Amino acid sequence: MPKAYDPRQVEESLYDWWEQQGFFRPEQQIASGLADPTRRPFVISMPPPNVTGALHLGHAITSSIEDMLIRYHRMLGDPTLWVPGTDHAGIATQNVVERQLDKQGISRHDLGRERFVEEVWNWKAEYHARISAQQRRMGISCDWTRERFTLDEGLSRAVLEAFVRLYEEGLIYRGNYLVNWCPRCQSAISDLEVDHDEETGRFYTFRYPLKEGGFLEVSTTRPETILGDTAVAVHPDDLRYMHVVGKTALVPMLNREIPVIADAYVDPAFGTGALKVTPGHDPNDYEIGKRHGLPMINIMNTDGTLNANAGPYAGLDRFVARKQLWADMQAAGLAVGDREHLHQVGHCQRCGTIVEPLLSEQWWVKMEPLAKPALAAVANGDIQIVPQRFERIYNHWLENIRDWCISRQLWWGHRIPVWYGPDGAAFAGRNEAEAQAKATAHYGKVVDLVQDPDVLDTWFSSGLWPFSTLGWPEQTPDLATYYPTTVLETGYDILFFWVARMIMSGLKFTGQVPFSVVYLHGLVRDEQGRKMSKSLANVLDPLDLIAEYGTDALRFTLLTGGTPGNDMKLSTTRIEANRNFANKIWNAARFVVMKLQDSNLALDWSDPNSPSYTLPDRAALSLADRWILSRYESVRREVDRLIEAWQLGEAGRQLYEFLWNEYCDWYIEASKVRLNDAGSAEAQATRQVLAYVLERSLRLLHPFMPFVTEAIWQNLPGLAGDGRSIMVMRWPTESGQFDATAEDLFGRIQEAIRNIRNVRSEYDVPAARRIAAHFHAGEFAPVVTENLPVIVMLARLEMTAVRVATELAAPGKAATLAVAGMTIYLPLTDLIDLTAERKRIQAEIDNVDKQVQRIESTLANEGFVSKAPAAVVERERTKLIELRERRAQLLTRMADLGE
RNA sequence: GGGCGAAUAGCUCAGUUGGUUAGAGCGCCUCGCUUACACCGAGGAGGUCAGGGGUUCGAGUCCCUUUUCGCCCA
Repeated sequence: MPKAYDPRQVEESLYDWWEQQGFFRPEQQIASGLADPTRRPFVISMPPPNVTGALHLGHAITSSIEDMLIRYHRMLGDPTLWVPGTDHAGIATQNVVERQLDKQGISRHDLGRERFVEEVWNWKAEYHARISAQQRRMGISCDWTRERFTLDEGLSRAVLEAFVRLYEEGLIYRGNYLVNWCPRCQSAISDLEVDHDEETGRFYTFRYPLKEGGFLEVSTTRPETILGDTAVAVHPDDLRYMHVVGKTALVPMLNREIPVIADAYVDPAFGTGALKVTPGHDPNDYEIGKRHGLPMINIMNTDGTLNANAGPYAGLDRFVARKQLWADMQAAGLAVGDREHLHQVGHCQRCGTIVEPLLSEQWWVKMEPLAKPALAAVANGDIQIVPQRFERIYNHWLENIRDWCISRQLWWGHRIPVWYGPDGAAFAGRNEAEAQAKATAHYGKVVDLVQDPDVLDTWFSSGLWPFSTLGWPEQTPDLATYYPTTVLETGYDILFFWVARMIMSGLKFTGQVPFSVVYLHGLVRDEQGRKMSKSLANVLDPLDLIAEYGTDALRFTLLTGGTPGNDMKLSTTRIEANRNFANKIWNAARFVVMKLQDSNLALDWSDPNSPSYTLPDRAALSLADRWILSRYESVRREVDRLIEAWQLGEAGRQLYEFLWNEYCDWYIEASKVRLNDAGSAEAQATRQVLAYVLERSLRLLHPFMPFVTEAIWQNLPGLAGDGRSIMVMRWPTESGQFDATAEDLFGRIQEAIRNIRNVRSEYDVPAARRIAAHFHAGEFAPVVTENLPVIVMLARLEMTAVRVATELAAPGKAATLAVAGMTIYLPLTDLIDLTAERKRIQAEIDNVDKQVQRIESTLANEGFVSKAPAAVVERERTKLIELRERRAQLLTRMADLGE
């Protein structure tokens, strides 16, 4: 094994090997005997990345968490399936390709629909290849043989089926309503695809002339929509305006007559208390318009320029028209003034263009009947959302859900499966023949049909993902075996877009919840907490980080760097620390492997697929052995508990601490003593423990750091070979090695060593100097004696100058330690200054006094003794006894030292 | 306007049934003999757990409230 772990040397070839071995496939897991086919499979549908571009850290965190869960369950012996795939991402992908063509001065209209779509397929091919290469570099163990794309034939069939079923049930309808229109994308978009950003705009106040004479002052942020006004509204109880209700106002510049109406929607306290009503270009006004039967005037073209309804302003862009109209109104004396104003402005999520509310004929899904069962599924526990607080957000959205506009005026996507007859009647079908049959039945003869030119919202197809990827609507064996899936893991930002819709469509089309757990992770932000974005140029490419630190370091950082549902600021120092961790384990393993050479460890083959090292008889174990075995078992239990409780990061952190601070810093160091005599039984027992704990810990760590654990495992004598891999070894179970006494006693040894080191440092004892020590060890004398070689080595003592006894006379000039239930004297005669030593001990006494007082008052508290759990009270009592003992020892020493 | 989250060491963050003297990484200071590792080891400094109030024998943790920041929904 090389001296430093170099991820670049091992990662890619290990991945290729895993994939070739078929470890990612449930069939192979069952065939090899790892998975039990009678157990319920563990299944994740991977959130399909958009084929718009390269993957970012959001995908990396998704990969890390899901692969961790998948590897864990695979080792548990569940048949484990992770279905990968990509999303055609309609509007987003069409946009990037359009932008690319733009650079060459080509518009999609130059190419025509067919050739443009061909271009997008080329783009898809290129980026799909790039994306799956990136995912492979992340080490993800998904079943690539089951990979899907939302525009695949099978998935397209699912889309047709879903559409036609909803249509036939009357849950899909067509209608001319106000939609969010993106003038740049030239398409309708759903409510969710509009980002509302706070912006500083202007608040314009002007005079609305009344036909009967006089005027009303009205304010607006969008003067150009005046041209589409069909009423002026005031609050019915507003005394200021009661007299004008029912009168007629004249639209500025157009002189169109509109009524002054009363509607309770108007907030009398806002602006002038009078509201211009533009039902064709504002959602709230639209509602008012419906209530009052107002005409709805559309003043805009689909590209954001004004149309003939805008009279003299026809042809102007909406923002140019705004300026022009306002200037004209100023000239006409109608403008009162304008001021700065902070307000929310809707932007297209994909291109940032300001969205225009526009009347348009679109296809819609009636959501309420779908939302009800989705709410129930979470309420009754069929689906668990982690972290739970997102349940409220989910509920709130579904309880207030609005119909979903699903048609998009794009070319890239699933064509809407609706054909129109000569009179515009619509016929939905799974194919043209089916629609034709319906049309023929309807008209009583064969007629020419024209298919709707639009495509479906990309989320319509991804909403079917958990079952469409498994073959639905066909009743395939995969669907029968692996559906419903187990966990849906994704970022909380697509809870509505995707998760809620999958739940609704899963329940609707399969009658089952599509997954039983929703695990939501937070967003990865840059070091300043900003969202990563191309325009800020703060995007970190996972591949760059992997090249620099290795995949495991990145994965471990993403897994342990935060908590579920909370955003994470990614810092490279943290990745670096985790790279160091990988190197640390590598070197620990290197040490163990070196010590294992020629030692021929026995293996336990009781599970023929999962060999493991055996332990020596209990009697052959040293205290340090029993301690590390017990610590291992404690951590193993804790890791299990934490993973089951979805505290994946905490589980990883526990393993980090255990391996570095306990296994490396204490156990390996202590083991060196017993390894000295390589041929001894002690050395052999130590090697067994070293190997046992290392190998089991690697298994626990494997889901978090798959590469380094595998790279090490392949170097461990006796285990690898015959195509065995740590990733298909059994997850460790109860070892029976928990030993509270060993933890307590070795803890005392550690405390003694730490305190001696501390005194050495305080007295500036050169590191090279070995010192004398007298252990007045009381009941612990046998333990100290037994472990003296370890103490001598780790505290750098001079063996011939060490004395251990139940009782010992105190040396005259010595530093004194009352720790771990004993008194330790360090006779540093040349270095000790008695005044300083007295001061040191006094400080110690003060410290102990403080604690004694605290515990005494706690125990004197009647409430504590009667109400606190017995174990807690007992612990405090024990602690008090030890502290009092320490105090007595220190006081005796003070008396000895005089003054 | 409604809701949610965050606020803990200089920085980035853990701390999940309330129970030791609140932890880690990085940074900082001192030292570094050696049987894996300088991507290292040993020792150390550094915190009024945002402020206030409450519940409790006991609060970083539960409740109320205020402030600041961020997000979602309208």
